[in-house]
Amino acid sequence: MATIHDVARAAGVSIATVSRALNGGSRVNAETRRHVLETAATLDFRPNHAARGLATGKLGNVGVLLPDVANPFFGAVLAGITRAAQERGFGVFVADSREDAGGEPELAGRLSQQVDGLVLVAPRMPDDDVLTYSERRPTVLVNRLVGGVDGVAVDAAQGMSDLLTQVALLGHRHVCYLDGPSESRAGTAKRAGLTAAAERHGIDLHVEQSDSPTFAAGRAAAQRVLDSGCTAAVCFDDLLAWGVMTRVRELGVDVPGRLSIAGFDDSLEEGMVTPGLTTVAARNREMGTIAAGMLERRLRDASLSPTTEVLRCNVVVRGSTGSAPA
Amino acid sequence: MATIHDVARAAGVSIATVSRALNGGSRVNAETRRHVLETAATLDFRPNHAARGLATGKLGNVGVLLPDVANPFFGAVLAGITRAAQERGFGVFVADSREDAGGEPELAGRLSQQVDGLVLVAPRMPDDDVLTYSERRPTVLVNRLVGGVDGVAVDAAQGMSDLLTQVALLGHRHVCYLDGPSESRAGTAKRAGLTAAAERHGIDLHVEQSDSPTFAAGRAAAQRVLDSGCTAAVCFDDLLAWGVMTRVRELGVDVPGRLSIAGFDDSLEEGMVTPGLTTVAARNREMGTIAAGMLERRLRDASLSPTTEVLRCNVVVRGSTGSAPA
DNA sequence: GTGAAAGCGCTAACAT
DNA sequence: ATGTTAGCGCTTTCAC
Repeated sequence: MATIHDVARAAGVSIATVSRALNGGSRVNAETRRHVLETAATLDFRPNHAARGLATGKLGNVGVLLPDVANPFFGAVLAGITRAAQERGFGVFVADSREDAGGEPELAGRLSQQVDGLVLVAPRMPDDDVLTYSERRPTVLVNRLVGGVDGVAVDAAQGMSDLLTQVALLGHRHVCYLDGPSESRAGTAKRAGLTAAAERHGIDLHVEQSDSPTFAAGRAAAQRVLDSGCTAAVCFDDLLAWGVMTRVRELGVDVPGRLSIAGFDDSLEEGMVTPGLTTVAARNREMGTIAAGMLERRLRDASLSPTTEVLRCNVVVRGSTGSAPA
Repeated sequence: MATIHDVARAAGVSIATVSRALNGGSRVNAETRRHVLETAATLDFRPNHAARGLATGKLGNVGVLLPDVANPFFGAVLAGITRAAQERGFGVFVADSREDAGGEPELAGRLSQQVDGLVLVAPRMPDDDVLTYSERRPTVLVNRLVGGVDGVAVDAAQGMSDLLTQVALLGHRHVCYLDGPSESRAGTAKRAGLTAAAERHGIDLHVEQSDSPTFAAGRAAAQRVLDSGCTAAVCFDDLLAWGVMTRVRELGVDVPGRLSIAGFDDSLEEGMVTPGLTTVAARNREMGTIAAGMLERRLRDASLSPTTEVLRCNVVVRGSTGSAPA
């Protein structure tokens, strides 16, 4: 692979001139510059990123730490980050903690060696660790907020609150909330939003726990939801709701006639399930895009005061919710 | 951030000794080494990856180029790669081409600056380009094979062939194949397997095109599938099959009574759709894992002759296929 | 077994 | 406008 020296020799100039021509182009004769660029092109020269990083202290890369790339939720966030970063000329490093918060410190440490900044999508990481990393490198948090650190999150409390308001308007008085993993920060916000709204509307909110936010877990919890005697079930996420809905219908329960069901995320396309699932649109990809933008701003100006963005999320009403049975 | 110099000073040795202690540990007094390691730990020293890369010519990173991180299919592949690479101590660089083959050269070029090897998940990239990149950097291909380049792929032809055999055993004589995007290499293999099996079993195979492998496209194509007069429909992937199934059932068509439907990938969990979708299990994550392993082997020994691995895939029979109507 | 010193490819003063 | 040179943090001969 050609180096800057090869180009310099071939073009008959010094490496400094090559460097200038390649970069801004300031303080170089236009003609010289043209010539250098041309030579570089014919030699198929590509600046060595590592070397440039060493010299400038800027790697031109951002790192993303997340629990599971294969999970569509995180996949969408990653897509948002990656595309936005690429457009701004940044490379993207990804580390997958396999949903194991214990491995995160190690991964984050290795990541930070190669990047200028970090995007943390780590719902289960302790706040202290978040602070530690954010001191080492410019950091932005996704779907969670910690004081003093840049972050973007969906307002899950507001989303759930609005959702429950909808449900209340339909006349439901006994609502079951099927929660996700208890350590998740998102779960806390969702519960808070629901509790507040339940109080406001005089709703009796019954909480059931599920160990993981999956379709299978939803199926498994369906009977418990029915047994609660509630007329509506709100679930931690769409997969869980999907599972509940599938199972209760198998049991001959009319949805929404006898049980209304709602989820969170809006990850199911129109028509994928019948009736369509009422849910809250979570804007994952957008969070990724915004996070990348925030990180870039911070990298350009470290003195910025911490920014935080909370995205409103909208309730999407479909056929799985209806009036409470008389 | 502590550098090797800081550690050397703190430990009272030279940077050379620190370097030796940190790496193999050969030619260092055991006691000295212990001491150095300890000081390094207390200083929270992390070797600068870029600097090490410059000095050794090895970056310790692999690059992954794929069309869309948010697509569950590629997400699974990426998860496989990432986890395997991480375990081997490699960092993972990802580039997302947004399903735009035109942008791939640029991305691949930038990628290759920072990585020791490349994993290409690029179904639409021309063979010539694949060869170009593979000459620049050790490369392994996922879900596609090009002569002389390492690669791992699912035997889509075999999978589809087995699937069609199943369908033939159920008595179907007129089968419609709903294809995916025409440029996809995977599509070619699938078609080949189907055509061969159709001939073997004396089946009349009718091909319909769909522009994208999505749920919505499946719905849109449903009417055409019905109009073909076939008693069974095999689809390019599960999403497409799901779309077709949903739509035809809305139209009052009995599945599998009047129309049997099958997909490819096995991306839907048991119970997610009713009836369960007959499909072919595609082993995406496994491809990723294998790809990472191949790449590491190649990086260790460039003289290896090109390796290729083709994974058999199994038909998963569920309720969406049944005997042909009399 | 350990240290001194020469780079790896590049940028950024500083000269000219 | 261009060339010279000193590093960036690390590995790796080569002496000692």
